[in-house]
Amino acid sequence: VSKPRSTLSDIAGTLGVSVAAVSNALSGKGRISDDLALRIRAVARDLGYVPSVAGRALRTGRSGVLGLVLADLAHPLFPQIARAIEQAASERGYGVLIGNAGGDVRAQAGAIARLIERGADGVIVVPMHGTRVGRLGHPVAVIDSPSTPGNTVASDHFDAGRHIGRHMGQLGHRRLALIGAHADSVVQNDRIAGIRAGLGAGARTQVIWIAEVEQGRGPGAALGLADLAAAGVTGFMGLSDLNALRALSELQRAGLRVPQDASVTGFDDLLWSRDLSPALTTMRMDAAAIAAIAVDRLVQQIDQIDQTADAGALPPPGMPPAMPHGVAVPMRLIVRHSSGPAPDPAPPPALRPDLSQSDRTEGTQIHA
Amino acid sequence: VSKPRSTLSDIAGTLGVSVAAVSNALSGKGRISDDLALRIRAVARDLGYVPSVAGRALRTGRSGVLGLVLADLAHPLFPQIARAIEQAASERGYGVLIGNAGGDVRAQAGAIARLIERGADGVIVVPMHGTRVGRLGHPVAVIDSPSTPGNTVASDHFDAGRHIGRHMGQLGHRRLALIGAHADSVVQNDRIAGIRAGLGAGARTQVIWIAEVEQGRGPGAALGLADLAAAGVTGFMGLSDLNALRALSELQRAGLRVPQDASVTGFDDLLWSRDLSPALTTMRMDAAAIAAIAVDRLVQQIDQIDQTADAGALPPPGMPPAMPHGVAVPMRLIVRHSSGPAPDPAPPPALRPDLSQSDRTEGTQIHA
DNA sequence: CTGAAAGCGCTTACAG
DNA sequence: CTGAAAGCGCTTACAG
Repeated sequence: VSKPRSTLSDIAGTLGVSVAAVSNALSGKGRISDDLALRIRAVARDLGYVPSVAGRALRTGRSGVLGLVLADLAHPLFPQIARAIEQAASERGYGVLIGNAGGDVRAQAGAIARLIERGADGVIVVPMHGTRVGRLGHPVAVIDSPSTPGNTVASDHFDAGRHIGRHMGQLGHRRLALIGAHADSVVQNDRIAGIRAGLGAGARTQVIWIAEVEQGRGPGAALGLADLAAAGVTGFMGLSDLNALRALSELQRAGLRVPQDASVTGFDDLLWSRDLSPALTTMRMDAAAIAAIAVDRLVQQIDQIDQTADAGALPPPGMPPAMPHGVAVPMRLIVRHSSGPAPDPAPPPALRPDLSQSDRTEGTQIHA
Repeated sequence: VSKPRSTLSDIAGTLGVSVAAVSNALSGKGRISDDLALRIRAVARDLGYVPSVAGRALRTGRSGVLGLVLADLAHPLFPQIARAIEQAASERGYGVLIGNAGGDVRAQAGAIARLIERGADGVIVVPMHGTRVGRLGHPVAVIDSPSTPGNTVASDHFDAGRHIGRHMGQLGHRRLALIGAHADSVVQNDRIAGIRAGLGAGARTQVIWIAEVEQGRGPGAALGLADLAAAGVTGFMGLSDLNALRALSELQRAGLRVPQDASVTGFDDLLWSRDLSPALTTMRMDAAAIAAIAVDRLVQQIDQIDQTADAGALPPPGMPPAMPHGVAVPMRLIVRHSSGPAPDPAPPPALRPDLSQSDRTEGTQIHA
């Protein structure tokens, strides 16, 4: 059985002071003598005082809770993202309420609305497949979708592609297959463009979309990777670890040795990537940085609402309205055993363009 | 910019009635004429009225929010569980606040306490490795841990082991390796016992704990499965899909064909299990049933608190206190291509005990 | 520097 | 059947 929580007036009562004094002492806002503040805080500690979120929320109009909406809770990156968001939010004093759009793009708006109705001060959305998140009249931050102009945070997928592409190029691979899920994935197409830039001019790539193969030959159909290997392809680059897993599995099943006969790489560093044999070379997102940026922007929007409300809904004169732009956060290359030298390394081309400087950077670059 | 939400007194004002009448009409609790109730509800709809959770929470002492604490948000089953919990909770009018213990067993209690302080009416805990969740003085439900006597819901891991063991036995496997993570995992040991029961008397099994192999030979060390296959083992049963993936990968890397040379099975039906080549035979948890039971029990406890509070903290005379016992929910066998007939099927033993009736059932059995 | 008071939106006895 | 009132715990002008 739980003992009832103590309140401000409990503290005020034991000290014979007003609740206003207690509130001020605990929040450090109103003017109060150091002596009294100290005594109040001591009593609060003794009584195990915990502020009532309900009372505070009713009075301030803010719940101290952020919503987290995912198009599908079964998304493989969800654990990484949820953990980072929870961490970033709790560091800023916010709780995280989860919502699920059940994989349905149309249900996404409903999920956001439900969280707002539940009292969330703002919502972080991780949409799938570049769904747009329209203006909602509420603070929103979007993760990993380049579709919304403002308040978007994403991994820099082009840059990530370039890094792992360069890695494969340096290992000597000149003929490569890029294996992705859907041709309409913005993320995967960004990665493809980056990979090609990283490989440089001497390499030939071809793209295999699993959805298209399966549409023709049924779910679980072979992607024909062994044939490609026989025809001289030495690098198999999954556009996510899921796709890399499928490639690795199919190649090994066909009797090819990885990395001696062919190299395999992925993206995202999913939980099991290191458990594969050989362990998978991949790119890891900086979930902590992305979450911190998303939460900061959300909190900033929330605080701004209060200010504009105070200022009579008018923006300060002469000051342009906050127009945040998208942020791209670099991913990190994780080299593991699945990528080795190319079986038949071709000589490096005489002239290789230096791509170490960014040649396609939209928005701010964050460097770890 | 968001327009301010309408309140009960807005509705009362437009109709010229009292807020009490509006509250009663909307909740359907107090006596009110059908005519007035209808008019009130119509106005509420027109004004887009959404009750204020803060106001309600402050008045009732209940937030309408449940906490979900996971020992580690990176747990591979987290997506399945979180989705099911969110679904079950929202069907019952509750939101879900997430907490993370960061993989630290000691941080678990802290995470629970933080959610309670944030106002959660109760907490669902998914502990790792059979952590105990002590009495907290707050409603708690525990998922997938048999350690707490009451309010525990888990998959029936023994029963699940028996099912997949029987499957392998029927395919003709007589020598099998069971591959697990840690020797101290209650879940995995339950599965082992079930597998042995399902295989019957004619089979020989040996257990390989990955943690022990790696302690001796370093992380990512080979488990020596190819040697076992050469020595006559035909069935490789991972005690989770993660372990099965490792086994499959190692066997294929060594040149064995699955399922022609050896069969591989797992547990948990993780997201990518069907993407393996061959797709993985495994057992799937009934996350929806488990979540529904856990949430129902939690809500029951929450409601009980209110009742005992009303009744002066005394249990109704003559009625024993609610003493719930653990519930075991069956898992479902998913047969995919990775399990085939044994390479050299031994003749079935003359006498095989019928295990179709449960011989080890603690707690209630739920049948789908 | 400190106190008394109002009010956020709701629900629930209590009168009429 | 309906209304007036109290109060959940908090913060914030406003007086003193």
